[in-house]
Amino acid sequence: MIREACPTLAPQRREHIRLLVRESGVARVEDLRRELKVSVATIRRDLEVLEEEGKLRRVHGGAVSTENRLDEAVFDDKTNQFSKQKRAIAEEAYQLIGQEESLFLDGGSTTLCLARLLKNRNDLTVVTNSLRAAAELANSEPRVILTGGELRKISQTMVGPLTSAVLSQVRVDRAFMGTMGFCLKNGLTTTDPNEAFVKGLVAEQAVQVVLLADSSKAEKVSFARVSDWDKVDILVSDQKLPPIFTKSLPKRGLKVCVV
Amino acid sequence: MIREACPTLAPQRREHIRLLVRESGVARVEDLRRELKVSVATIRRDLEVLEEEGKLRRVHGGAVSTENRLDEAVFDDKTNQFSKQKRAIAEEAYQLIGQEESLFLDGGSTTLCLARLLKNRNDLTVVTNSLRAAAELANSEPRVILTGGELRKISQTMVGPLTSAVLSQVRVDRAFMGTMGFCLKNGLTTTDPNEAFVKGLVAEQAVQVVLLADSSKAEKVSFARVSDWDKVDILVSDQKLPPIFTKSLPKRGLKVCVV
DNA sequence: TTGTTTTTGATCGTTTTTGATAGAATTGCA
DNA sequence: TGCAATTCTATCAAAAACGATCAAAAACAA
Repeated sequence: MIREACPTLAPQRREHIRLLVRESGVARVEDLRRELKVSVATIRRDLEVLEEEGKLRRVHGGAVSTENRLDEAVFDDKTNQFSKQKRAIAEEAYQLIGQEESLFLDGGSTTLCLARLLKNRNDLTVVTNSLRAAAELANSEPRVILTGGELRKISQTMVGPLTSAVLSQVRVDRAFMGTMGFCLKNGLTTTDPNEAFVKGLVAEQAVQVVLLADSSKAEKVSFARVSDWDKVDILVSDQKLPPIFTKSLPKRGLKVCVV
Repeated sequence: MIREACPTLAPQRREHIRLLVRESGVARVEDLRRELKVSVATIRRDLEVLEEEGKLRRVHGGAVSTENRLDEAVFDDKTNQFSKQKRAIAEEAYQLIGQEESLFLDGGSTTLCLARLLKNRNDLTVVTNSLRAAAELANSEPRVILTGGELRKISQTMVGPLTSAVLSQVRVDRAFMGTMGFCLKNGLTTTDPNEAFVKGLVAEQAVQVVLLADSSKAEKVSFARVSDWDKVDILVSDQKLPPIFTKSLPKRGLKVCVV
């Protein structure tokens, strides 16, 4: 006989698992199997469902609770998706940073990758309008300055007149910017005008502007214009960047790095 | 046999290490190996991961803490410690809030409790200089405005001149404040002058100031003066509040709620 | 009943984690 | 400085855990 009668309904069993994980914070697959008297395959499937529902987080050997914890709960959506490319881009960008600099990080997952790389640098000042970047750096070495302003929930960034007011009070050596799309004709564009305005303001003020944008953003045009190419000094992208950019942009005075 | 069954999940073990390092400030690889009953190789790998996450810094022979822990203790601990009282206080404070109001929340675990209660209110505007409160509200209904400013790591709040600049641009109906200590003679005090300055500024500008402070703060005096009692309109505390406060403060025009 | 869908358990090849080992690097001490 | 002891990194192999797949059992519908 391959299958035994099932004593509990699946949703009931999953609820049981959820409670076990929440109570102790962790649960191992093997323990759950013994507790619930089902095969490990079933446990794994249940964990998969529960993770999909956000009830817990799977780890090798079992699962851990997701309740509480600010830093991990907030992230993990877009961040892991294209992380390889983005991380490579972030690492390349990191090389640009010198000693004792002041930096600006705007919102976006690539700049968030970069934030992670800055954690042990106690010589840097990081200005950001990204709540995620701030949370990432909240317990690390660099000095962190938040721009303030109204929180735009969808991007977890601060925008608006209050943001502008603070930005006018600071000066950064290097600004690392993301974008929703870029093309030769329209330059950098993004969905939200408020967001675009802040980005534009930073691009004006920073000594050097570094655009971090993987190739999926190439030739995309969005609603709100951020800035033209002449404000950008360096573009860091990946190898799939269309050749037209590597050819044209240097003629306009930009440096292009592909990783 | 090369490998034994793993009794604890990797993230659990790493959390254990993190706490050990944070408590004593340092930990040697050999000690951790004995405590956790795994090989030194595993300990080293864990330390590597934790360092990557910025939770600690590796040194020859072990690791040292990067998370600063002074008298203000680490936040998560505080959140759980007196959570019952604090939650009761927060719930009482919540009753004060009307429709369509603008509120200020400052740092501290009690105000964080209050933030949780506001999540489903789409008619409110919440101004805060607390990164944790902002993170708590980041994916919820209320409009959120961050003050900006330099991030004070230990309290996870924004302070300094940039914060003041933004605060001067907004007006709130009700400010909910925490404090490190309060007494009749010195009013409200806290450890950090920057923090105190921001609190004082808010207290000046808010239409109504509500102090959320459990009885453990009573008769405590800290270094930096926040404000005198005449700026405070309501004190919400618990039943263990010394009677002297319930007697004296109403004479000074304050309302005192004990829960 | 019969036919269909869903759920479960077993198997197998792959990935991840762990522990051991060896050579390089660092530290402490003379 | 030189030497010994300790600790680190890199690498490999064993064990455990994993995902994909398939077939049996159960639940369901007509």
